[in-house]
Amino acid sequence: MGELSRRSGVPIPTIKFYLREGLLPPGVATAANQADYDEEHLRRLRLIRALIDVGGVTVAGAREVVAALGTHADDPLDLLGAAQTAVEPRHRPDRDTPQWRAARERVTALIADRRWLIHPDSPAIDLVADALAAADSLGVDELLDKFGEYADTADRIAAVEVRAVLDRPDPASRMELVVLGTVLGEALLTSLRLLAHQHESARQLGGG
Amino acid sequence: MGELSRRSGVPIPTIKFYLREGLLPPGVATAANQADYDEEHLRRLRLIRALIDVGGVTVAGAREVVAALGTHADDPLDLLGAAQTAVEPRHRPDRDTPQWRAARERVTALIADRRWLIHPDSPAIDLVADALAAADSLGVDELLDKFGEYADTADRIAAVEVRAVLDRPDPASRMELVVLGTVLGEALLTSLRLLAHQHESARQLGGG
DNA sequence: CTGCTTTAGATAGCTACACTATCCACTCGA
DNA sequence: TCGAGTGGATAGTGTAGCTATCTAAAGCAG
Repeated sequence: MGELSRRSGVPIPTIKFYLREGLLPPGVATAANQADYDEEHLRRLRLIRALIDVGGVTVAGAREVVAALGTHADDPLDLLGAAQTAVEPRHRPDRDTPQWRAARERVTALIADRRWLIHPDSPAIDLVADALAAADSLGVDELLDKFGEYADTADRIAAVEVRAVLDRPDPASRMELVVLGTVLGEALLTSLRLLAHQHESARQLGGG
Repeated sequence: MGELSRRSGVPIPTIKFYLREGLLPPGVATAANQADYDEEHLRRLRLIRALIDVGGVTVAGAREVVAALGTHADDPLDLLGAAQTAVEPRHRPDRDTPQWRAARERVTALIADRRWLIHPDSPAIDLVADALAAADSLGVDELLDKFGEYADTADRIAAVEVRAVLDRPDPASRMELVVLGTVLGEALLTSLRLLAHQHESARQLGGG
């Protein structure tokens, strides 16, 4: 365990915590107080830290993701659902208002317009509605006006990402890319968007 | 205060909490235990809830944003910095490793390649490095391979967003759009990306 | 004027989350 | 043989974001 801690940078008490929580499978016991951890444990531990630290996933969410990685060994869409559930935000607005329901209606209509193939119960629809409802309550018309631009942009990067997943030959590693693509891809895209805001502000203002 | 609570959907104890924390300016006192709250208070309260609930911003981050909205009444780039700081994730990985510093070097090189005008101390650079370092530690080469696609995508939507801000005639409302665009735009883009993953999975797999 | 409700302001408490610390009985390794 | 390390169990910590309670003072219907 000491080696696992040193190679991963994760403190021993935290590793014990992850073992207790069922995020990390136990090592192979060689004695009452001795166990072996292999490269798979190291990799799993790094995956957990990537999900939690970079992706902002909760411990409970990470547990579900690794559980899904183990069970849905061949169904990419189920795993995608698990990964998407895991990246959902912790705080959510009040959805029990007429305004929110109206926003959700608009989202489903806009999706239908674009002929996107989406499961009607997908939680991601609610997340879009959250953003539009908030924009609406503050009179920010731009988000709705530019909905098409946002959707085109999202579709563009999603197409690249799905293609990358399908290009992976090995099924097990393909499953892992579904998860990591969802989580790390989001982190990369949002942080690059912040940089692009700086660049575009400077460019469009014609300054330095 | 009762009316403010009813119209915003925020419980009275929470409003009191926001007042204590300095997120919401106090009402105009009409007596020792009486104060008036106007439409501006309602709007501010909705802004706070949008930041916290939809954008996942912390209470401390929201306080800084509203403070910046008050003080930098004319400098969009300062305000952009405040908004970007506010949307940063709460948990961050260990950045004190050679691997992370190498990832950060790669990010600055890639930015230079693209001739993006970025302040070299921008915290967003570190966020990109976080994602690339995590991808690297797990052997996910795709994120680095597709870096250009991510950057193009981010630039594309950022250009639209900056344009929308500059199109706003009134300076005060333009400042507000900087904040709301940063926060709500991120929520909209990431949730649409999740939907697009579903759509593209179905489309590229040729299924329903 | 009476009595019920509401209010501002202050203080204290709560729940969830993600660890972190301590203890114990081992056991490995020099 | 002995000190550092281990696995397992139990308990404690710190932060964040509220939530509850109390007090004195209005407000408002009858």
